[in-house]
Amino acid sequence: MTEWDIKKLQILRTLDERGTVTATARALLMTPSAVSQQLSNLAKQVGVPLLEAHGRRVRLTGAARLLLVHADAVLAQLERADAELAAYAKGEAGEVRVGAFSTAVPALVVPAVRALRADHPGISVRVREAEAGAAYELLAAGDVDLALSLAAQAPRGRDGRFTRVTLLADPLDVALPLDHPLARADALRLADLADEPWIFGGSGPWSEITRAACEAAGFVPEQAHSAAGWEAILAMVGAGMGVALVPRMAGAGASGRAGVAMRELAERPHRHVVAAVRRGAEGSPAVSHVLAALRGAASP
Amino acid sequence: MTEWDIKKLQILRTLDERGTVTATARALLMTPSAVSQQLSNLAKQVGVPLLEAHGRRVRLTGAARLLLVHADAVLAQLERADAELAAYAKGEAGEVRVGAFSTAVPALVVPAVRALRADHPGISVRVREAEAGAAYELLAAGDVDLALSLAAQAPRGRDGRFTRVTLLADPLDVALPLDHPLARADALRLADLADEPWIFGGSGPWSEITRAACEAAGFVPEQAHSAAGWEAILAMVGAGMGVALVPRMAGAGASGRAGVAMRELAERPHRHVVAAVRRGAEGSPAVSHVLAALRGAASP
DNA sequence: AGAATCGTTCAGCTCAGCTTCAAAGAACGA
DNA sequence: TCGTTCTTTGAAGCTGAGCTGAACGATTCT
Repeated sequence: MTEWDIKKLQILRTLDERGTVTATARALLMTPSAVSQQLSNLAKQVGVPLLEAHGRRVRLTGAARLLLVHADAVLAQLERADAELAAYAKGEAGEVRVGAFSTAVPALVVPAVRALRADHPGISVRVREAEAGAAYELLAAGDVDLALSLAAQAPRGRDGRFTRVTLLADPLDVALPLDHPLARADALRLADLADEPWIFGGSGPWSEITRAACEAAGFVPEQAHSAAGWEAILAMVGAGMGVALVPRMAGAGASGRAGVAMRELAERPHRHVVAAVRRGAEGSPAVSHVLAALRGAASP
Repeated sequence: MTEWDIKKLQILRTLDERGTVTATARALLMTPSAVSQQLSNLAKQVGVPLLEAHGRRVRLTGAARLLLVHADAVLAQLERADAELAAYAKGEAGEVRVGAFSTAVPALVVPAVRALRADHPGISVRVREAEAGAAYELLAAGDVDLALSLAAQAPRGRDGRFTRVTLLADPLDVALPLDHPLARADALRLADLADEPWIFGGSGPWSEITRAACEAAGFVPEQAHSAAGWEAILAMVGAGMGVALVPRMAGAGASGRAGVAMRELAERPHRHVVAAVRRGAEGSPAVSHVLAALRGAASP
C-alpha cells in the first residue's frame, strides 16, 4: 500500500457525510456505480473491508472510521497548501532566502524583515550570512534567492545572469585612537594618514577596498595588523596599534567607545551595497517585496 | 485546483532530494519524460511555475519549495495512516464504540478500558451511555460497535443480526430500611416482602425485572413510588418509604449507608448482563479485544 | 403484495499518463 | 573552437484505470 489516491479519500469522506452511496455520487457528480467501484478498490488497496451492508444501505467499518481521521488531516493539509499557493501567486506568501554579508544583517536585513512582518506577514525571510565575495555563487547555485554584496565585488564568470540594484552608498570613515593628534583635526584627508600603521583584513573583500581607497589617495598603506572582524579591528585601534577604514554601517555604534574616534574623510569614499537576484526572479512577487523592503531600509 | 494527485507530490519530493529529473525518474522507475510531464502538469494545476531551467538541469522555484512543505506533511500523514491501518488489521489499533447502561460503566467498562490501556494501547474505547433497552437499536443503527444490555431485554425485531454473550450474572439484592424488622432476618425470601410498599421505575427495563421477579415469587408488588436512578431509590428506602430490588453492581457501595440494609435473597435472583455485537463484527480484532477485556472485568 | 430505493456487478468505452523516439540546449574536454 | 555528452522537453502511439449505462438482488415503504 503505497499508492494513495486523494479522490478515493474524498469519496470516503463524502460518504461519511451523506450516509449513502447514491447521495455521495450526486454530491460528487458521479454515478453510484463509480462510487461503489472506487470504494471497493480502496478497500482492496488497504487490505481491510471499509463498508458493510446494512439493509439496503452501507455502513462504514471501524477501519473506515480510522482511515477517515487521517483523510481529514490530509485533505485539510491540502486545502492549506491550496490557500498558501494562492497567496503566493498574489505575492502574499512564500519564503525568500537572503544571503548577506555580516554587517548588512543588522543594518539592512533586520529592518527589512521588521517592515515585512507588518506589511506582508505571509512572507518569511531565511537569512544566510555569507561573505560579499561568495554571494554570487550562492545565488547562481540557487542556495539563496537574493544576495547582498558590494559593488566592488564583480560576479565571477559572465554577468547577465543577475539583476543588480544599488541599495545605498555606505560612507567609509576612518577609525583612529582618541589620543591621536589627528583625532580632532578638521578636514581630515586620507593622505594625512599615509604614514600610519594600518589595520585591515589579510585577504578578502575588505582588504581590497581599503587598499584601493588608499591607493586612490596616492599612497600604499602599511599593513601593520590584520583581522577579519570589526570587533577585533576596533579593539586594536582603541589600543593605539593603528588606524583603519571602517564602513559607517559597521562602525555606527562604535564611536567614542573604547578609545576609538570615528572621523569622516574629506574624500568621502564609499562602498556601494548592492542587492542581486537571478535574472527573471525580480518578477517573483515575494522576492520583489523583499527587495522593496530592503530599499526602504536603505533609504529611510 | 481541487484535483490533487499524490503521485505528483511524490515526484516533486524526489526531485528535491535527487536534484535532477533523470535521477528522479531512475529512483521512481519511470522515464525522464514521464517525470517532466507530470511536473509540468502539476505546475499547470497549481497555476505557478515550479521549475526553472538552470544550466542543463532544473531548479525548484519558491512556489515549489512552499508546496514541498505541505507535501511532506501530507505524505507523512499518509504514512501514518498506512501504519495505523496495518496495526488495525492486526487488532492493535482502532476505536470501538461501546454502548452501556449506566451501572455497567463503572462496574465493567472502566476496568476493561484500564486493562486495554495496558495490553493494547492502540485500541481506544468511546463510551456512550444508553438504557439497556435502547442498546440494540444503537447497535443496529451502527452508532455503537458493542452494546452492554440485559438478557431480559430482547432485541427488537428479529434476532440473528446480533451475537450475544453473557458476561456475568448480577445478583439482585433487596434494599430495605435498617430499622425494618426483616433487616436482620436470616434466609430472607422475596415472598416475605409481598406486603411491603415497593419502589421501582415507572417504566423501562428495571421496572420489568422487578415485577417479573416478584411475580415469579408468587405476588404482585405494590408500586408505592417510582424513580429512575439508584440514588433516588436508595434515598427513599433509607427514609423508610419502601423496599426495592437493587442489582449488586449498582448497590455495591451503598450498603450500610444512609440507613439502607442490603440483603441477599434466598431465591438468589439474577439479572444477566450480556454483550452484543453485530453478527460478523466479533471477527474484527479490535472488537474482540474489547470483548475479551469485558469478560476479564466481569469474572476476575 | 407492489413499488420505489439502494448497492453492486458486468461489459464497453474514453482519456490520462506512460513509453519510445527525436530534438534542442548547455556544460565539459581536447 | 569544436565536438561529445548530459540533460530536459516535445510529439506520437499505446495501455490501462476509471467512468457510464443497464441489469440484478435485496430491502424498505405503502
